[in-house]
Amino acid sequence: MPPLGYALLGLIHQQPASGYALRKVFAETAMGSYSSSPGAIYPALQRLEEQRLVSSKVDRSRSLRPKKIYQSTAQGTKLLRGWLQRPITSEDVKRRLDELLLRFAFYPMLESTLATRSFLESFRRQVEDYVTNLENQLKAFPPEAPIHSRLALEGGIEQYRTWARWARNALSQFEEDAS
Amino acid sequence: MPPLGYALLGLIHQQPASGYALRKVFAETAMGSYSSSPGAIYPALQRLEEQRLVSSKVDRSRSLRPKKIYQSTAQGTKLLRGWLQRPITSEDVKRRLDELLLRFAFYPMLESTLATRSFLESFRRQVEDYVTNLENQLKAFPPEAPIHSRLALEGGIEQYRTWARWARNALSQFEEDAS
DNA sequence: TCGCACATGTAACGTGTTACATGATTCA
DNA sequence: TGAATCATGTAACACGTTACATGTGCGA
Repeated sequence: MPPLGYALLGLIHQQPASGYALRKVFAETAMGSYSSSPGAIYPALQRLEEQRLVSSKVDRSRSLRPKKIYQSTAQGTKLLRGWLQRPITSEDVKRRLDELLLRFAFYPMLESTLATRSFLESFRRQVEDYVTNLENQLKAFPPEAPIHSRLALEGGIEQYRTWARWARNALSQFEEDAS
Repeated sequence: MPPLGYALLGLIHQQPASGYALRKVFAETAMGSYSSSPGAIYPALQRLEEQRLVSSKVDRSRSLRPKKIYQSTAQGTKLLRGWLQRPITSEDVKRRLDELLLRFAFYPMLESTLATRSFLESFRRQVEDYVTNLENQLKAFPPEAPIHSRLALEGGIEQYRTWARWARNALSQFEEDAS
């Protein structure tokens, strides 16, 4: 399943919705890293339905303009849970950070503070490892290298440091108040 | 041209290289957001060559193991320059930040501090606008919304703030020492 | 009645992914 | 001699992009 599939599945699980409503979410909110084009959304929804991960019913309550409302099935919910709890790999951190954040945003459905904490701890560890990796690359930079590449790399490092900080802060909000 | 094409073109312009060498760059450095798989690289290089953006010659210096070395053509260089100087759109900032940083890393070929400064100023402005946009989304969050979504959004905002800070800092390094 | 927002779709196309395939060179 | 690295490619497949297509409902 491509990321868009999970994004749709997650949103539909939160609340049944039409293709048009889902398009608006991608077009108007911070979830804009996923495509809102009809050529992406409608075929993706059809695939989800073929795989029985969602079901649809046509709504004609408002006049005869048909509107297909999707809701997630037991199978879809199960798949979503599995996706949320996948181990976080270094590849995820390197190339799919946005997908990790999408996963995190859907974590409430697991209703488990423990699961959230595991995610954030693993995320923080992987991000910190990658920061170390990038710092070594920076050290290995020849002094005559163009300053632009160096700056770009430094910017990347700052981003990951910011994510690590974010994870530590988020973690503190899910800490058990163990006395 | 897809981003991978520009990434290859930019690297080849910096220094003639073989497909294998380019794959290693993507596999081993912070440019890892681009695919290093042979099924992506080799067809992409063939396309660049068909379009006369690069030329290749076979190197047999080390034994008879053939090695195709690519170098950029005048046409390729021209296309690259055009790409580097494209106006930065809000869509770039929203969905293609990594491509913007790739562009910045190739800016030395323009040999113009002015061009670098324009890029960074435009970048900073667009990023700051987007931060404002995201902050408004955060304000519009209903209080009963799950804390996870809120945290994910806050993390995104922090990222963009970090980029704005980065741009301001980078800019200071390219400031004219006007007296 | 004009245009905009609502609402869903299809078709052609290009590209990345995954898996497969081949062979030379170097070093233990 | 066997494994790892160097080195280049192809084929099937799935997916997103872009452009096109169609029609309703509502407010100015």
